[in-house]
Amino acid sequence: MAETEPPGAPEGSRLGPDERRDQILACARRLFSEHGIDGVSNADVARAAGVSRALLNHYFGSRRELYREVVRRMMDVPPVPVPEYVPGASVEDRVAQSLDGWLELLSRNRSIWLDAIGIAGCGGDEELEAIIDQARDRAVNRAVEVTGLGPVVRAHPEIHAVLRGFSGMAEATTREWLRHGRLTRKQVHTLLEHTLLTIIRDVVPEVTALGE
Amino acid sequence: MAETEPPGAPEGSRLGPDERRDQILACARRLFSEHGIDGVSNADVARAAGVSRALLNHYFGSRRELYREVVRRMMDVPPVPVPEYVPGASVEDRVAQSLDGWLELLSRNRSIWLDAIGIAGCGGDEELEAIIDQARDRAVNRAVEVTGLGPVVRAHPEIHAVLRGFSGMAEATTREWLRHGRLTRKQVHTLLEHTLLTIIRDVVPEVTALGE
DNA sequence: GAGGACTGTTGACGCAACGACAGTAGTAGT
DNA sequence: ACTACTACTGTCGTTGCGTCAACAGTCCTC
Repeated sequence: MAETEPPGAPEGSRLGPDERRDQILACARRLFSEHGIDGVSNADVARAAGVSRALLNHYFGSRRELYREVVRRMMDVPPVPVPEYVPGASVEDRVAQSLDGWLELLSRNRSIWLDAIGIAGCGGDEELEAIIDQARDRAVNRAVEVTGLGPVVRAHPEIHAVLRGFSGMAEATTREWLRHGRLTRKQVHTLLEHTLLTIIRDVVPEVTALGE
Repeated sequence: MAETEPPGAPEGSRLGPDERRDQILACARRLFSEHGIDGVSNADVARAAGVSRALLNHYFGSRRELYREVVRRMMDVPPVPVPEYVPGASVEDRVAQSLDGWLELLSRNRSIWLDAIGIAGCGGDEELEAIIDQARDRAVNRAVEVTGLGPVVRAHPEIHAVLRGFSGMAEATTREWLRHGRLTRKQVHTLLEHTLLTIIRDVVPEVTALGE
């Protein structure tokens, strides 16, 4: 990274703390997802933001903390796939519908999603892992509500772990779809739908029985 | 990392290239899985191996290449869960049995496996990702043979992608089991078995039909 | 409008770590 | 014993991170 940077940001002015933070984070995020965490130095981020390198440390303390903050923000974006609970609907309908909504959301925010699950793993940081885990948990909790598994999960926390396993499949599958193009959206839907229904119908009773 | 290292290796002697390589890789791997990639410097590895820092560059060229090599070796270890194809057995039996063998293998090599799927993601490296992808593919191919999906997969490559999705679930689930202890082995077995059978029975026909 | 407090911002220093290269020392062949 | 070979090291230059004292806008007060 030594490219001469066109001043991607309206530089020069003296900004308030929040705006400066946001602007730096935006630049950092762009660069990180373009070149990967190790392909970008603090100097690169600073240059892109039209700011001195020291300011990054002023705002974020350390490089790792800057990175964590980028990931944190990235994990916050998904604006919830609209649970939209319809009382009369069958489990099948609810699953199919919310899956569809989720896939729609992903295809719209393709690059954000790919960045999120791509960048996520890199780090080997305890705290970073916690951030990602929390985000995953939020996603799982959403799925729990949509599928009406709420009471079961509260009584049997193992089910939460089972669903985290499912989310591992969801991530891997959408990567195949959006990143490598080795699956179509319809195929992803089919796989996830069948799997999730099997989990609800067959796995949950058996696993909770085992947990006794 | 600045701990005074007890000479973990029989240092002093002049070794042949292969032995030295192996020894360095062993030390690197140990340190990497103990402290994470970023928690270990080349100097640390060199010290642990009783060798000068420059020798690492001599053997591996760069730090990244050393890391890649560590991961590469790590991915090679799993000594194949013994497919052991029994002609008369039903799909259910074969799946259950090979899953069991696989879980047994994992529980035996708990730390190796956790290192592998833990270290794997960290890096953001193009070539590194290829290494991991290849390893995953080998695992998937093994599963394909065991379950007798060989012909289908050769005719419909999408199924390969579907199974990569499944392997995403397998990784996430075993992490819940071995790392966090939030699932028991039996529960993991149940989840993966049901899911894999559903994939074979319901998903494969539908996905191949979609692919036409 | 002048002076002072506050804080966003920077330049420069110290330090750690990586990669390269020339040079040293141990080993095998004759 | 001499030579060719190569495993191995000392050291240099570069890059990159974090800190600190100083600079410069902005707001408040008189």
